[in-house]
Amino acid sequence: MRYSNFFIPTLREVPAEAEVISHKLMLRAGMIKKLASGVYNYLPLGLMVIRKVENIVRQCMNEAGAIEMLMPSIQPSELWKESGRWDYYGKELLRIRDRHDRDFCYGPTHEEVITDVVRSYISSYKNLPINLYQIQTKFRDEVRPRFGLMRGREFMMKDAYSFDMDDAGANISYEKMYKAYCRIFESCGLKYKVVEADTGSIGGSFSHEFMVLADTGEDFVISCGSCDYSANVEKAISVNEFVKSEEELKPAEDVITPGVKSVEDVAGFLKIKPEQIAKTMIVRVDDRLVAIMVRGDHEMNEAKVKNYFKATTVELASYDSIEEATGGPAGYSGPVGIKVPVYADYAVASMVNYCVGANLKETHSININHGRDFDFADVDDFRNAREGDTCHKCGGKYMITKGIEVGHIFKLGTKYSSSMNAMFLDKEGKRQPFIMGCYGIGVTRVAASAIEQNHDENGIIWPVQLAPFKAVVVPLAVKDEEVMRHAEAVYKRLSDMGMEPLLDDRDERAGVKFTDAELIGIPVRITLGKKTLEKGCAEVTVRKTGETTEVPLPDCAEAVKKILDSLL
RNA sequence: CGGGAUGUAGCGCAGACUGGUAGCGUACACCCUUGGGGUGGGUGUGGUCGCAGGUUCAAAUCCUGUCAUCCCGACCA
Repeated sequence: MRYSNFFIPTLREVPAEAEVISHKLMLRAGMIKKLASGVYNYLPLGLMVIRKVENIVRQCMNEAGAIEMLMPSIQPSELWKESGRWDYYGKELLRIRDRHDRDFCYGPTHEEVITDVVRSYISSYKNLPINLYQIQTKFRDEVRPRFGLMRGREFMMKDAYSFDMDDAGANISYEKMYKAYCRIFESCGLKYKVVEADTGSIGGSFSHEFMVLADTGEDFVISCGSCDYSANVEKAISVNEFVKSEEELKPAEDVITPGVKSVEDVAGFLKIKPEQIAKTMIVRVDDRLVAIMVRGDHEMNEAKVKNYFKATTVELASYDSIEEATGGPAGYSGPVGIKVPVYADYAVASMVNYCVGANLKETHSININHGRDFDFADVDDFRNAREGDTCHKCGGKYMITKGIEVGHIFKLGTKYSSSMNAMFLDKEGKRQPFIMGCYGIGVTRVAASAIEQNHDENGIIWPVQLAPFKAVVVPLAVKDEEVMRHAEAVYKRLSDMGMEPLLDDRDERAGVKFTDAELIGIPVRITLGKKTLEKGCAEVTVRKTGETTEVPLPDCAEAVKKILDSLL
């Protein structure tokens, strides 16, 4: 590709809208342009990178036996009503209406559609298993889109769906995808980690997330320093590692705490540690209220609460509900004398003489003890795991790192096949629902996360596998015929060798060309200037290291190839 | 949805408090200059000041409403 025939509108200044590095660099490198909040144009360079990701995904999926198809982005409401998600999915589902007043949505995911396809055509175990996938544009009306392609509303996703006749088969399908995903992220040249995940509202029995490790990640990954356990914060198991103190029980008393609500404030006001306070949160679990207690310095984990109660929704109660449950205002809730059952995290169960809200305005109670002042309905794991916690598998210590969720695989079971009556006949001639799995990869997010993981102050440093061009040929004097003749020759050789070169034939100063080449992140640069040409050489510069070597012209292409291979 | 902020040329910003009909940098076009890290100089093009009302002789500026965007939080297959 010749730069002068292409379209890479690089920006010298960063548009004010960008916050994270991948967003800034994608805008500056002329890869994307925002059209609306969370909705982007993919400019030529951006599209090239997305295609690279797509192709890697496609190849690995095909190798794993999945079959590509394409489903519509617009879906009729009927299917969603069948699965029950039309009411359940919420505002994230962008609903639209056609001229006949029929309800549709812009697909955020395609479980319903694929289930409809499969139930129409597959009615025998003889046609199973099958795994169908697509690479499609999705739309999720996120509450707060941000970070460019990292959390857009419209984005590209590869989604695959497997259908099996029994549980054992479904596990094999899942395993195949697990392995395919590992190959995909390795092939993209990314550092990633697989973690156990909560299945969330998509339902199902087990699930793994594929996280690209980067400091700007929005998700926290818990992993053990001693064994191979890793999980996201929602899922990571916190063991009961607390020993109850032998301390003598003191008489309870109330303390006036004017304007003091948060744990931090209470701790400061009473001159105690947050660990001596127990937070009491009133939570709405489906349509009833319960109280959940966690230690002052811990965080309640809603996913764990949800799973404990086998509930479909869990949310913090409204102020009205809190008053109803406790008789006191929000911010001063405590476990003593309230109308709802009290569930405690393990850590709370080991506490003695602790501080809680008194269910009275501006009042806390100290030296409270369960068993004497109130009773737990039950004790379990209700909090987020933290760095330094004991690993439930091996007794090692948890570490916490940040990651970007780029892939998620679920074993769905029969959630959709049952609700949508997708059945086949088994060997005995009995009707059975398909056992399903679903497997997603955020294609556009992979591109963004590659930048988060690979950049420096001058711009992007593409992993070779994702680079839109693998090498850029930079003649410094395009008006000099001699220089251009050599540049063209090198360009052609690289091109013939399949190295997807870019020829910067613009009549620009050296600085401009160098800056742009670095910004858009081409792995190798071949510079041709008069001085080095006199020696019959070109300069070959590695983007990642900045290392430059003079190479005789005839050896140029080989040298580039060697460097590219070494970067893989 | 709660809190905070911003909307002025493609991009980055000033002007607003104190009303008088819009400016700087960059980008873009042309001329000269320079030619291995965004060269220097000059001449230009480009703006319904987000939108709609209102106050006023006069509104980018004051008032009301509205829309959009961003940040923090809540939420999130």
